[in-house]
Amino acid sequence: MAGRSGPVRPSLTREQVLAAAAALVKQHGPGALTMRKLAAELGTAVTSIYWHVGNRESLLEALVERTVVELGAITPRGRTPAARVVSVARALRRRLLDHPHLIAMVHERGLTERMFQPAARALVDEVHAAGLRGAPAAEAVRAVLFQAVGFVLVERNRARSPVQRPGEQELWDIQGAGEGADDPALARALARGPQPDKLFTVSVRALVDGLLNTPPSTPPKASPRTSESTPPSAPPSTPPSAP
Amino acid sequence: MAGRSGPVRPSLTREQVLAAAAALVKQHGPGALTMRKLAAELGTAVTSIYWHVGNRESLLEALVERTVVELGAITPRGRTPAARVVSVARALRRRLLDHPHLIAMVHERGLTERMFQPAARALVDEVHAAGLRGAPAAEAVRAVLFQAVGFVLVERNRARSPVQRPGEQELWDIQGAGEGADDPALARALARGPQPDKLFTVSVRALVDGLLNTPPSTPPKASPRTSESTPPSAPPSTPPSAP
DNA sequence: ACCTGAACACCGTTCAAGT
DNA sequence: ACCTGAACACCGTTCAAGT
Repeated sequence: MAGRSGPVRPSLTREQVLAAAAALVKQHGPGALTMRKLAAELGTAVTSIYWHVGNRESLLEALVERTVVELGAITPRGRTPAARVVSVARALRRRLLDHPHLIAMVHERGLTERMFQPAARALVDEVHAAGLRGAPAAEAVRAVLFQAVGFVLVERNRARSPVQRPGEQELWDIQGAGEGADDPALARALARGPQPDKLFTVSVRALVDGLLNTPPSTPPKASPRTSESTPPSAPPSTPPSAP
Repeated sequence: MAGRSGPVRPSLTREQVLAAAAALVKQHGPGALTMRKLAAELGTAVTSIYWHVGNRESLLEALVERTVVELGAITPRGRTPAARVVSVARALRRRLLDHPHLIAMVHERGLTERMFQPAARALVDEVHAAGLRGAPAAEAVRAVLFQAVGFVLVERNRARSPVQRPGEQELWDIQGAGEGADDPALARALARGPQPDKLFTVSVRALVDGLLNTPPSTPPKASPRTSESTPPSAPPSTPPSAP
């Protein structure tokens, strides 16, 4: 009936397979993606899927790759380089938290570095603006990346199993009764569990301060010059491209 | 022959099962631990194992718990509180790196917090010595813990897949050719890949400096009360036991 | 109290065969 | 070029039955 003059509907597309798989993963995590369920969902034989995507692992890889691309670039916000670095870290965290399964999948496949890319580009500019160059600059960039991604990994992990085993409560009560008993406010704060948003911001801020204020083994005073292009520790070669 | 007057050898012990399982995991990771292989290794029927340990998941849980306990306490080293905090972080990282599979297993089971415990206890003392109290102190402790564990997670992940997908090399070459082209040393450093040991130390040091020097939004001079036990940034309370 | 084999309900993947 | 069912080699787990 409906126009049979050509291969109008190729029946099953690689696109369709990816879409259906993405839906399954989004709902119940990658563990729930089984080739047989996927086939059922699509109304085809299991083996058809293999023709389109090779096998389960490359299917998952394709999904990860696609999602990573979707995350897109990161544009820093704020006035000082330090503030802008912090904003990049926070944006990165936001993106990762928005795709709860993605981070585990990327992690399991060793693609963490791949996911760094957009943020890394942004960070390079900022540490430059802060006056760092060369290897120390690279170190600062990586320190922030490791910090942000590592934090989210720990954070996500915590969220995954809300019931802590020995009961965080008790653990810190015991602690409170021991040598550190003179600081009940601390014991309470630890027992309450972390406030990830705040903790993240505080951590990154502290790290960035430490990194930018201390060009390894040189005086900490960053000079207040702040012409628009290259303020503090007077980088030698900030030449060409226009502001 | 050898004394048969009692249940000398109960044939199969929970201990034996755990030991054999631990061996399998140690060699090829938790993925390699299959109930059937384990049974073969032990020379028993698969179902006997179930009698002793319940099922695969609780078997793994027991393994994790046991290993976490083995890790033991952490004793800070160094003169200033900052240095001692850094030493705790480094000790924690060492332990985690020594049990490469453990960290993934703990992570997957949401027991990260559990693993924090020994290091956390040590850190509480140190931030106290640095003059922090209450909630900010708790925040500092957690910031360091998240930093250390997160770092190792990222680091381990990287080690697991030495071949990076888009080729870190190329990625940073392109970057080098773009806007950041004026800093070839940085491009080279990034393309070379991180030196985890150094990066970790630098990161933690920066974080700790940032945390201990800046009690969030209050004048940096700590020690309002602190009676005899806590002057600001001198290590005061090196407590009871011998020097 | 401890061990067993058989059986169930799942997997991912391959292959020869269809159109 | 695309789809198919049958089959293989694995899983974890349960159960009724042995001693």
